[in-house]
Amino acid sequence: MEKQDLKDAGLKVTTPRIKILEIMEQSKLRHMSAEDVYKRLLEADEEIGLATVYRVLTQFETAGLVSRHHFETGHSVFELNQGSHHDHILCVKCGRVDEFVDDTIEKRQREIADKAGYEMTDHCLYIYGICSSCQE
Amino acid sequence: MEKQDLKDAGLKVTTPRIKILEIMEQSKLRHMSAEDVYKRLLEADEEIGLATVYRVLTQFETAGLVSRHHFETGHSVFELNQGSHHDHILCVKCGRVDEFVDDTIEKRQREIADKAGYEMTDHCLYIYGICSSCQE
DNA sequence: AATTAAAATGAGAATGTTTTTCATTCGTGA
DNA sequence: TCACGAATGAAAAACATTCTCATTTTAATT
Repeated sequence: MEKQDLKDAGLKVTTPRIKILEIMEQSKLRHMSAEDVYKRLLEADEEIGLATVYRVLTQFETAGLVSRHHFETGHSVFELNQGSHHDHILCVKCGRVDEFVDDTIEKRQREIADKAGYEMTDHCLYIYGICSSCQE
Repeated sequence: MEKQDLKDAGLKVTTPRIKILEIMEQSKLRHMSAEDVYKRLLEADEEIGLATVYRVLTQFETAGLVSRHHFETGHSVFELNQGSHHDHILCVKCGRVDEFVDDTIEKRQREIADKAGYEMTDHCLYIYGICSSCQE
C-alpha cells in the first residue's frame, strides 16, 4: 500500500493514515477492529486518538482500501483490500477465520439478484462452524 | 408459536415472553430490532422494560425460536424462526429486505465447510443491491 | 523557505445499543 | 396455597461509535 493510494483516494498523506495502513499490513490478524488498530498504535508509541482511527477506517472503506465486516461480535472489523474478493468461514469456538472463494456461489448470487430485480452492489457470506482443532 | 414452545425451551411462560412472541408474529416487518419490539409493546400498553426485551430476545435466540441478524445497520435485528431456512437480499437505498433459498448455494456451502475441515453449524448470506423500485 | 486556506486531528462529550445490577415480583411444582 | 428459584423493571454501567470544536498539519502557492 503506497502513499499514492491515499492521494488517489483524495486523502491527504498524514501520519495517522500512514501508520494505520502500516499496522494493518504488518498485523498477522487479517481482520482488526478499530480498537485492535488503536491498541497497536499505542504499543508503537503513536499518539493517535481512537476517534481518528474510526474516521480513517471509515474513509478507507469509502475509498475502497479496506472492507468492513459485521461478524457476530457486535462490532465492526476491517480488512485490508489486498488480493481478490473472498468470503469467510469462522470458528464459533476459537474465533479462527478462514477464507475461500467459490465461483459457483458467486455466479448463483448474481443470478439470484437478477431474478429478484436487484442490481447487486455487494454481498457477504459467512459460514459458521467448528474448526478442525476445536472438534477434538 | 405456542406456550408449549416456551416450556420446551426450558423457559417459564411469562407475560413478557408471550407478548413479545405475539408482537413478532403479528408484525408485518419480518425483521425487528429490540427497539422495534419495545415500541410495539408500548403502543399495546404493555409495561415491559427494554432490558427485558433484550433478555428475552437473546433467550429466544438461544432456544432457537428466533434468529439474530447483523445487517449493516449497526444493531441486531431478530426474526421469528417460522418456516424454513432462507437467506437475505437487501436494498442499500430503501432498506427493503427480500428472502430467498437456493439449493445450489446451500449444497456448495456444506462442501466448502467440509473441505476446510469445519463442522458447519450455521451460515448467513447477505446480498446487497439496489431494488427495482430504487433503480428508477 | 514562508504563506495560507482547507483538511485533518485529538480530546472529550455525546449518542446509541446492549448488558448488568439488584431489589421486587411472578410462575410452578410440591 | 407455599416456597423457592427464575424472571422482571428501572436505573446504572458498559461498549462501540460518532460528533464537536479548538488546534495542528498538509500541500499548493508565493
